[in-house]
Amino acid sequence: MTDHDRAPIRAFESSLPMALLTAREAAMGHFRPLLAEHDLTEQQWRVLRALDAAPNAVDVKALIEATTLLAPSLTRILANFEERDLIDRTVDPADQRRSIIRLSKLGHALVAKVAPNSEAIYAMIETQFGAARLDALMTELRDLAAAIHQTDEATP
Amino acid sequence: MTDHDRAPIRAFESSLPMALLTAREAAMGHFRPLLAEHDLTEQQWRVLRALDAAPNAVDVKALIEATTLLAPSLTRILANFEERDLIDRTVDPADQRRSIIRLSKLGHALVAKVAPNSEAIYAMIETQFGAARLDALMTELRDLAAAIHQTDEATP
DNA sequence: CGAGAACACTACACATGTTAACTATCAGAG
DNA sequence: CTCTGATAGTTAACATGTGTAGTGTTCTCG
Repeated sequence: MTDHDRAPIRAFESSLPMALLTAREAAMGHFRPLLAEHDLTEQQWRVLRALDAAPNAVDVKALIEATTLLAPSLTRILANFEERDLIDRTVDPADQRRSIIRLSKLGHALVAKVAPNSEAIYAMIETQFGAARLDALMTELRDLAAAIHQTDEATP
Repeated sequence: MTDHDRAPIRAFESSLPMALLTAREAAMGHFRPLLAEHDLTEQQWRVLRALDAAPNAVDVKALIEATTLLAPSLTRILANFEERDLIDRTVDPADQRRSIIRLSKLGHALVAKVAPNSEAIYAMIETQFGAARLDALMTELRDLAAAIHQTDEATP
C-alpha cells in the first residue's frame, strides 16, 4: 500500500478548530459503528448520556446546554426517543411550561448496554496516550472553552 | 440574571469527545457568523482552507482526507463551488480518473477576505488562553489523534 | 487482453442545522 | 386582577451534511 507521494496539507491542519475536529474524529471513528448498531446517532447518544448522568429530572433547556444541540434538533430527538420508549416525560407541576425528562427503564438498559464498550474504547485510548496525559489534556480543553467564553462577555 | 439552581450535568462533561466538542463549539461560535456572512458553511470553509493551504494541485481524495468529509458531501460542495466560480477543475493528464482542483482567483480572494477575521478571532483566543499554552495544547491534540490512529492498526 | 481495483459521481433515505413563527404558561407592573 | 412582556417548548420550512449503495470510467497488473 504505497501511500503515494502527495504532500499533506499542512498549514491548514494547524488551525485550532481543525485540530479539535481531527482529534474528535479519531476518537469517534471507533465509536460510531458501536452507536450505529443500536440505531443511535452521535447527537442522540449525547442526549442519552446527559440524561443518564443527570442526578434527577432534567428539563429541555438543561439538555440543550449539556449537549450543545439546538432546540429544534433536541425536540426531534426527544420525539424519536418517546416513540422508542427510551424516555418518560412529565410536566413540571411547579411550572407547566417545563417538560421533565427521565430515562425510562428501557433507556437506562440501552445506556448500560452501550456504555461498557464506550469505556473499553476509552481505556484503549488511555493506554495508548497515557492516563495522566489525557487527564491534563481534558483540563486544558475545559479551560480553553472557559477562556473563549470569557471573551464572549467582553464583546457582546 | 439568576442562573437558576439547576445542577450541571457533570459526569457527562468529562467524556473526551464531549470535551473536544465543547471546546470546538466555543471556538466556532465566534466563527460561524463570519462564515455565514459569506454564505459559507463550516464544511465549505474547511474545503476552502484546505485548497488554499495546498501547495499545488489537489485531487478529491486528498481533500477528503484533509477535511474529514465523506465523498458525497465533498462532491456536492465542489459542485457548489464550481457554480460560484470559486474553483477550477481539470482532469489529471497522468490519471484521467483524477480530478485536479484549484482555487480560482475568486476563490483565493474569498479566502483572503475571510482569513484576516479568522486570524483576529484566533489572536483573541491566544491572548485569553496564552500562546504557549495553546501551542502545547495543539501538539497534544495532534499526538492524541496519532495515538488513536495507532490503535486502529492494532485492531483492524 | 481481461479481471479486478481505484476514483469520482449519482441517488436515496435520513438526521441535523438554522431561522422564524407560534402556543402556552408564567411573572411582574400598575 | 389584568395587561404586558418574557420564557419554555414546539412546529414549520428549507438547506446542508451523513451514510450506504451502486454506477461508469480509467488504471494496473497478471
